[in-house]
Amino acid sequence: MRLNAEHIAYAQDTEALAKFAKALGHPTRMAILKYLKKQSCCFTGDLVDVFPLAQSTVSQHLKELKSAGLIQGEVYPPKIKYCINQENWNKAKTLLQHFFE
Amino acid sequence: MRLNAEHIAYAQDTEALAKFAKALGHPTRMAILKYLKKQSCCFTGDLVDVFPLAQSTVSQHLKELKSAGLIQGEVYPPKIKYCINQENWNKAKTLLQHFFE
DNA sequence: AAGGTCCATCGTAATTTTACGATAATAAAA
DNA sequence: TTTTATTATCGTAAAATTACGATGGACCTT
Repeated sequence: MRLNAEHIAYAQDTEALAKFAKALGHPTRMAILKYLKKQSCCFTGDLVDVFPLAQSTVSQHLKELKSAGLIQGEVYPPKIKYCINQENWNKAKTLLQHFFE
Repeated sequence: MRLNAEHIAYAQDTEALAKFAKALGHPTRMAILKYLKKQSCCFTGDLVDVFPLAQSTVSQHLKELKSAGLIQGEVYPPKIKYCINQENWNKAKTLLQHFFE
């Protein structure tokens, strides 16, 4: 990127929406979230069993979902329980609803 | 990518949702769509005037939105009028609604 | 204290994305 | 026919993403 447009400042909602959408924009992450909707919570290892991906890859996707705010992790040593972050989930839902009318 | 997981076959809806979300997952594309919602339609040049980006960059974003099915172009030489593709827009809306409950 | 389990993080490679300027294409206008 | 206006596409570079295996850290269990 040879960006003259260093970084464009978009409206806050625009940025927020794009960030959520970006996190949703990979089939594995979408599938993880669908899984979490059913199970409500799960451990990293559960997902590693479900998806034909390396443990580190799954962990990386979880990290991105977390940094987008869509999930949260809770330590149950030596495991980590991931759940949907309901607050941000609702925020994303509302933003998208408004976006689509 | 050193993919052992050559390409995972996810559920059709999962793939479709991820594809829509990916297109929405960049602030410029999100802003273009917001603009299109207000104006209903516009020419490429209108967007080039609005965004501090090179014409080729805007064109590239439009291409991605188009290939995701969210917009469509109609030729009014030498201009091209872009509008939201209502059918796929509704499809994305419905898929996302169901996804978020 | 030593070993085991689970998971994050590091290092790295391939690929994709994002951005630019330059060029090509198209069709109206001069 | 040549020029002009508008936009797509090409070539390219920088950065981000996606994937892997290997390593390390935290915390039980032995």
